[in-house]
Amino acid sequence: MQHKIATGFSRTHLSAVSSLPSASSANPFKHAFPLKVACAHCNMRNFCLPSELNAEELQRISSVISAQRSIKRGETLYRNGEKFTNLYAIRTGFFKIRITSEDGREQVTGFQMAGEIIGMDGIMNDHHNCDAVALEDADVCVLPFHLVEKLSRDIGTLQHHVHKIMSREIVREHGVMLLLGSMRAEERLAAFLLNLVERLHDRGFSQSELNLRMTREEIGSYLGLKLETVSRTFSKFMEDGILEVHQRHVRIINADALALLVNHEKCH
Amino acid sequence: MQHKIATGFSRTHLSAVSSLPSASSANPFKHAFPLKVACAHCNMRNFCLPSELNAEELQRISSVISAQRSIKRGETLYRNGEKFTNLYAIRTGFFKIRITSEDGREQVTGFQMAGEIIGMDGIMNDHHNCDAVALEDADVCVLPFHLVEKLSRDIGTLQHHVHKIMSREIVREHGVMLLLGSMRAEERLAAFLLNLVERLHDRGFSQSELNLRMTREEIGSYLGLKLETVSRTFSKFMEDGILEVHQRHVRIINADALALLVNHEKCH
DNA sequence: CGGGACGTTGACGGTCGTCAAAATTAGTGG
DNA sequence: CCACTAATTTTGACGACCGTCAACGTCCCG
Repeated sequence: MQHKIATGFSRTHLSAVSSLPSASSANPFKHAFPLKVACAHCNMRNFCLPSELNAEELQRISSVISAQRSIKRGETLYRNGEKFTNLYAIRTGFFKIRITSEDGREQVTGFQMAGEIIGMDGIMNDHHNCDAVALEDADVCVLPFHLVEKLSRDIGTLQHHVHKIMSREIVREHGVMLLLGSMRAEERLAAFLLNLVERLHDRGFSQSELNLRMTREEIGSYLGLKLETVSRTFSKFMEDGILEVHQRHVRIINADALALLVNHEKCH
Repeated sequence: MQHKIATGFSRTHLSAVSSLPSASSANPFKHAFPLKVACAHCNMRNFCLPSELNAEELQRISSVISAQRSIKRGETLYRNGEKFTNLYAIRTGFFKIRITSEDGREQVTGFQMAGEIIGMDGIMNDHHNCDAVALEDADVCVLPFHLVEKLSRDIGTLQHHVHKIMSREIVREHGVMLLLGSMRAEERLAAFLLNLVERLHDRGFSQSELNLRMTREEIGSYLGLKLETVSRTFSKFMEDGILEVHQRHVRIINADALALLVNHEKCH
């Protein structure tokens, strides 16, 4: 069986998952709600929304989406300090989420892809606490949070789903803390690659091949390593026959070896 | 002005914040809801609940609390793998939250004190993903989550508050990731102490003095350091005249120096 | 008083950061 | 389409920071 390989281009990315018309093409709700897309026909529906919704509920949730927004590579969807009003559901594209401390330290806290919800950091104090930067051209659904809350009061399934999404983010970050707090460079990179390839696989991409959308420096920031260490670790994995790496294209030759690195207690 | 110093004992801890009757004493709802405490009279109310509630809403929220639970030092409130049904509001005491990977790696993801809500990790898949271990005898309010969700659908203020609490946890973890990913040992310990003392200060304790409730090893796990490094860094801070440390008692002599460590770019 | 948990300190080594240079690629404008 | 510059990546040499191992000291509690 042939899987598409995640490329750097959202169009290709989408087409690998589905052949449904894209957001900008024929849209029955276009006139009533400019730029909007019906959730019922969205190929990312199973990632953003619970499965137990009936048609009417789906329609009501659809009506919450105020607009779609396109973000070009390198641009930000939101920035630290900006007023928080919306969550965003990524339809296509790839983001890095980063925080910056007053002294200029920078930390990538996550890489988010299609089907994932971002912006929840802003709920706490009505202002965003981090930046969301597009690493490739992206489209997002804009979800005004007060409408999400309003509808959640009517639809229990949606309410619980919102809670689940936030809980999932908390648990994800626990995992990153484990990585940053207790793993060595090779283990971190292995965990990173396995996580990335798993999420891509969920979206119909290959389990063994991927195109990184971020630089070595961004990977390093996420993993608490310097870019040189990331590069060296990639080279080491090539020598060991675990990976084939050509720039940002990575092919996983020996997934078991990667998994062993992550799961096996340091040998001593 | 004299602040109490956070001790290792919950009773003292409480009494420093308020002289209201404790949970186990006179309680008007005792017969209808055994072990329950009226939120309206709880000294942690301003930490757990939004301020804009009227008396009736307070009463309804109070009725959600199914029980109080006491946890002895060293015991767990919940464990990885257990079915999730409740959130917990800490009334007194001090917890560490830790995750354990399959290979036995352990990571403390947070230290939580009175007024804070824990257990949100379990919402994601109806099972807890981490352990909550009491570092001193503790009392918690048990909040059945399905009731919290039910009441949230009626009381918008409560709904938003729940979202805020989860968002705050996400943002807190972002900060820990920054710490683990980009700070050196001295900076990590400085950030840890300042954070701890700030939260204690919010609860009426001293800004400059505290009793640690955790071992050097637990601090190290949280900060991504080995216990020897934590110990050495404490000693270094003493030599530098920044701290006075006697076992778990810490007095901050030079808070500015600590803040500089955290905020100032590595000198180069 | 004695045992165990916890904390401190020293010596040493490994992992990863730092600095530097070169190679490769991407982006831009002619 | 090519030339040129900027950005990214790779690789090496070196050193700092922190982990490891070990010994000793301290506190607590029965």
